[in-house]
Amino acid sequence: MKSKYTTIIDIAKQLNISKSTVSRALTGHPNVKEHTRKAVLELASTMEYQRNSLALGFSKHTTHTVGIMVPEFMSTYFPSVIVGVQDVMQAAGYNVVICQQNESYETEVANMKLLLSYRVDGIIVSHTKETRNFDHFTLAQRRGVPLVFFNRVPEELNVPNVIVNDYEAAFQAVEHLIRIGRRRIAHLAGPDSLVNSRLRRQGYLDALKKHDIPYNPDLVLSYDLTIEKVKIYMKHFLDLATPPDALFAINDPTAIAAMEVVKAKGLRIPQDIAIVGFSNDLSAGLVYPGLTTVAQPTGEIGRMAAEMLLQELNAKVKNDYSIKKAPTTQLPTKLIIRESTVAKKK
Amino acid sequence: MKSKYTTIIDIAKQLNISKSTVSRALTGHPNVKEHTRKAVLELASTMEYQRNSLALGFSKHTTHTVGIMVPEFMSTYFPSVIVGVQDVMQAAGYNVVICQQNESYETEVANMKLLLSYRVDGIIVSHTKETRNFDHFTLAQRRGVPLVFFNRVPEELNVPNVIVNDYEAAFQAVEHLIRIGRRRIAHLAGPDSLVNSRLRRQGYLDALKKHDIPYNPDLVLSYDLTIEKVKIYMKHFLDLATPPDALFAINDPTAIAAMEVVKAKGLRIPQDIAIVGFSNDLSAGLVYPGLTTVAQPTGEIGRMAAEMLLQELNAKVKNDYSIKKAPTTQLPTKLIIRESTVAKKK
DNA sequence: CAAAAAATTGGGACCGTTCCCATGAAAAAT
DNA sequence: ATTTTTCATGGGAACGGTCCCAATTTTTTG
Repeated sequence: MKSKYTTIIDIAKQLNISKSTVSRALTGHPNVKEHTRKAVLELASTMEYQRNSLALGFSKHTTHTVGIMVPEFMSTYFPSVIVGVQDVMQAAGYNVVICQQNESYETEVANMKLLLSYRVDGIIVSHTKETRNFDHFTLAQRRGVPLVFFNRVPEELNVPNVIVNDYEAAFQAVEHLIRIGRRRIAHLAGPDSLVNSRLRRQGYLDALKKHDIPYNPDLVLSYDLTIEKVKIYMKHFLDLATPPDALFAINDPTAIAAMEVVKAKGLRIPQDIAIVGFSNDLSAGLVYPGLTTVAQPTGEIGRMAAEMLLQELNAKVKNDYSIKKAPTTQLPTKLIIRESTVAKKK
Repeated sequence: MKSKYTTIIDIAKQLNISKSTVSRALTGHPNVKEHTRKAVLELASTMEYQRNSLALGFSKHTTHTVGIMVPEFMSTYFPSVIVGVQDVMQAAGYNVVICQQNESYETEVANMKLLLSYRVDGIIVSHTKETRNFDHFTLAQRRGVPLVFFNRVPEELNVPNVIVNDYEAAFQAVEHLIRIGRRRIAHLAGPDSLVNSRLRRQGYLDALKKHDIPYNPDLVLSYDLTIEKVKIYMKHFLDLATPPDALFAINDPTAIAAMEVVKAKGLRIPQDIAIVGFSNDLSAGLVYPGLTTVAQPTGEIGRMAAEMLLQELNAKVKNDYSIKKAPTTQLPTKLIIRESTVAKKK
């Protein structure tokens, strides 16, 4: 089957010169007569020549394309990280291909194979909540494809990554709840498979300890981030003999779903129960009452991850993280206080 | 530079057979001895063979990959369409590459060239609000790459598309406002470059006409969808000598931004001003008061667009839309009534 | 003006895969 | 046993670009 695309050979034939010369003219090689170059560029334009990146990447073993894999994109967190990545990567002359896992481990493996089969030069990753096996990541590394992780970084792997101080941020969030007088603070935690979920829980525990509040296991539940379940867990909390007077939720969608349950039960936020989320999703500022949450610099996370990937790509000598420690960038968070923890003064 | 990837030639050498046989074994060609096939598959697995899609697509002129181009993805509309597209496409054995334009025409053109240079088999598109020139789309068609549009469909092009009845949906939304007794209904419209924006405005106008409400030009403003501007326009509406008692906004982010302005001014929703949005963004149900809005079947839109693209890809004879009418699929909308138009009964 | 240097161009290998065609081997039919 | 058919394999072209090397032309230099 003959392709409808114009090739450099078509151009060469028309101008009665060799394809080598056409290639040189198009790529800006210095050794081409100005007159020849002009003729080539003109014809290429009228014939709507469109370089074949497949042929190019195939022959050069480099595609100037990077992938970004995110577990989901229904909250604003990952989309805005992606925008940051695109900013930096496009400025550096790279294309960015986005893959979305729907929180499925199988899709993650499939997407990784897809990106590798298209020979991307590097990949930025945040893994799914299901991911417990990391072979697909080490495979990429063995292939010489650098990875940079963000947000969800596997402890098992020594890889460059961009994170926030989840422990500290959680600690401060819970301390804020304690400062406004809450003592029975519940925590809807994420699955233990996620490092940041474990860190946030630890921050919660240590904040309690610092303020001499005994840890009450009844008030901590880990769940799998499928939002529908929040209803069950939240009802359970509210039906306790002495229900909590505050909730620290693993993320904003969880916090918002919890708010719905609280409001449906006729309780007041924050008077009866104060609520804190995590990540400052766009909707956190829109719900009623406004949700107190830990803001993450999402755009900056994306830009930093991209910068780190560029560093890997431009390294004259490939960094070998089996022998040296991989770099980490930690970015600051900020507690955004809204009405879900502090009643508005009228 | 030698690549780190295993090739079929490596496998062939190891097994002392020809690369043709290896290829046949890997692709499942019938004419391979069971014993040989087993040996090849085993070695391929231990050597972590990863087919080179670049070489394949390059040589076969088909990549089994489709692109999807969306103008932005900070609202939940486009992400959930994308999920629908991925569902269908992955089931059909296609890969999906996502491009995001940030509402920039230049990025759109660049992304189109990127997808074409990677020789995707087809593209699903919703264009940016800036797009007024459609050459990059006709270029794809000339190259034999089928396009399917959704949501934002250029009138100038005869292309397969998936839409909702924007006119009718807007008509019903405005009629709903009239039914609850509103007469001074303002409309924050989108830019005229978008067909659906024009259709929604027409629906607004015709609903007024049907109910003998004279059209008041002071109450209609077109804007460019940069959310910060809503503040200006909304203030303008509220400062009119006789301010509107209802607002029909082009989309949910606009409506929600408008609600902020109304609330900041101390007015009550819906008592002083009722508000309706469009698309049923996730946040529409979260804001206070809940936003009445027109729900679109986003997942289904994505799935239908994918189905239509598959139809194009599988057509034995390529459809030539310069001579015949392109198919349209119209999906139903549903007006979701929340507290922003009807006060909750206590 | 001849020789050397520089600029421009052409030729062809290479990248990894598929697929067509030819060849050889085994199985089936006479 | 010989011919025919089927099955299994190998060889090599093709895809579109880049790049190295050689050949040719132009320019510079002594």
